[in-house]
Amino acid sequence: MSSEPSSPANDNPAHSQAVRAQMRLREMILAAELPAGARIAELTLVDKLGVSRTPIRTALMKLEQEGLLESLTNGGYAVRTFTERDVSDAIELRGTLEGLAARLAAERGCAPVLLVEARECLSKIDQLLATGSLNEDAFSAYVTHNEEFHALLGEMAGSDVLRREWERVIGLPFASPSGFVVSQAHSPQARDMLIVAQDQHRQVLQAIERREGARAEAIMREHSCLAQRNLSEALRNTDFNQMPGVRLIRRRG
Amino acid sequence: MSSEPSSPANDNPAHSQAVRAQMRLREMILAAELPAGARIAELTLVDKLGVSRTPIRTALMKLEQEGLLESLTNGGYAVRTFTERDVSDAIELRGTLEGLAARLAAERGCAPVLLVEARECLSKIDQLLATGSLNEDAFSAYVTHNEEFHALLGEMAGSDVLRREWERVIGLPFASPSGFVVSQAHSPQARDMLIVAQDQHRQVLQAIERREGARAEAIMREHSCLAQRNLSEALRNTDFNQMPGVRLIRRRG
DNA sequence: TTCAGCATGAATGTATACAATGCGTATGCA
DNA sequence: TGCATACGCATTGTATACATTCATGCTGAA
Repeated sequence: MSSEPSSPANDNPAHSQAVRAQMRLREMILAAELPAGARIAELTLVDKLGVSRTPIRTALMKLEQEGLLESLTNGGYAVRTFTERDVSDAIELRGTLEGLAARLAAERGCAPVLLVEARECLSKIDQLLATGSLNEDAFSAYVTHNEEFHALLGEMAGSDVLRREWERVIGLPFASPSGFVVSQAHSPQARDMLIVAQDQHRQVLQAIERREGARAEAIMREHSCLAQRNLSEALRNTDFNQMPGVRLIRRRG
Repeated sequence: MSSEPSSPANDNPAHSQAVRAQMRLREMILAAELPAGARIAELTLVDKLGVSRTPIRTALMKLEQEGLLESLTNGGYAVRTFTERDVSDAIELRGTLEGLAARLAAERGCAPVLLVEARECLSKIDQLLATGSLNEDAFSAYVTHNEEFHALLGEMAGSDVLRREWERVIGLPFASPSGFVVSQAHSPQARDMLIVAQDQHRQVLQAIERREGARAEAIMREHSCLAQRNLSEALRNTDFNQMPGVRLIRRRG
């Protein structure tokens, strides 16, 4: 949190070589430093990363599991590419899983402490939105709190199995709850969309408290449709390249 | 298919050492040969499997990804255990994903050839059920065709992202479409349950053809409730131990 | 000119030696 | 007797040498 460079803890000795290699590779992929679709040879990474093949192999396997790499039939990996439809499906999938989480939380009831935390989280977002226009820092804070709220939702269901899969799905950069929010940060309607999203946050929490499972589920599904709208907007935006990972999306037409 | 022992292609030279180790370990875990919750040391596996640590490490990582192992904080792995609730959640999750797949297939329309294949698959199941009582072979055939139908459903959605996650979820042995069917094979009501399941198969296919997305989704969700019933029945059954993997379920009371 | 076959290389798969870390135990001191 | 520290063992993390496989390109003959 103090003297770290832009990249988070890339050479933090607290992590193993394998983990550091994984983080550095992830960044290189998202920054299109490793071009989308290109085959990745282990030996070239030995030079680039300065570690031996063993931790690199570990990192490559983890990144395949994460979904950023695909394993080729005769060994080796390639940077995975996504169609616009793939991204849309991933968002739909996230919405479905979050809908399930919200419904389970409502049906089974969730720990009161989580509800308190969630309300506090939403209050912070309210404060950010109250200022009218949002600067860079405010948007960054919004993203943080937004992801925190979604994570709390995952905990409310109280299901490790569900949370595990949810975390896997949002591992894809554009499927994360705040995936396309940032790219829309400065458009005129940006704040209004956040207002709508925040209302959905409030309503899903209310539905969970009232044990209205079906309603909670429906809200989270609709909530993900906002991300769908942001997606199509972002892909048509000229400066969409700013977002990490968009280079992985094959655009046609 | 010819001279293989009971275990499928364990030492098939077509596979790499890592894959073979993964398959053998999976069997050992499901057979409770490696006790649930126990820590697994790499070196002990070197002796047991007769391969070096490298492919064993690969296999362990894959099995963690599969969900059969959990990684410990200070390195190493342990055989994962599941609560009854975990299993229930996994089934619920599968039902949700299959519901999503069915809805997408209905909304987007699916390739006619898949519908044909699905109908043929259901016809085969009909023939099996028509005989009245089912012997071992018939049950085995049922399981095969049942899984084939569910796999076709995944294809109908035409989403690689969705299929990928679905395959991951059914990787857990008890979350698979035929998870608890076998254990109920010889109970009096067994065939009746299969009749009900088959009717749901028919109806979801009809809903997809008619583009009735909401109905298709609802049917697949209800369909997974059959598995839920089989689960609670199986866990209370005396000979539940016959099923591979049930030893991983922590039972209380 | 074209096709077949072999050779050569580069890549991944495997084994193993070595490093480092963490835990348990035992011993010594208070 | 209790706690703390230090030592040793066990286990995982890393590096690297070797094996193997696949692809590419060349050469030869038809």
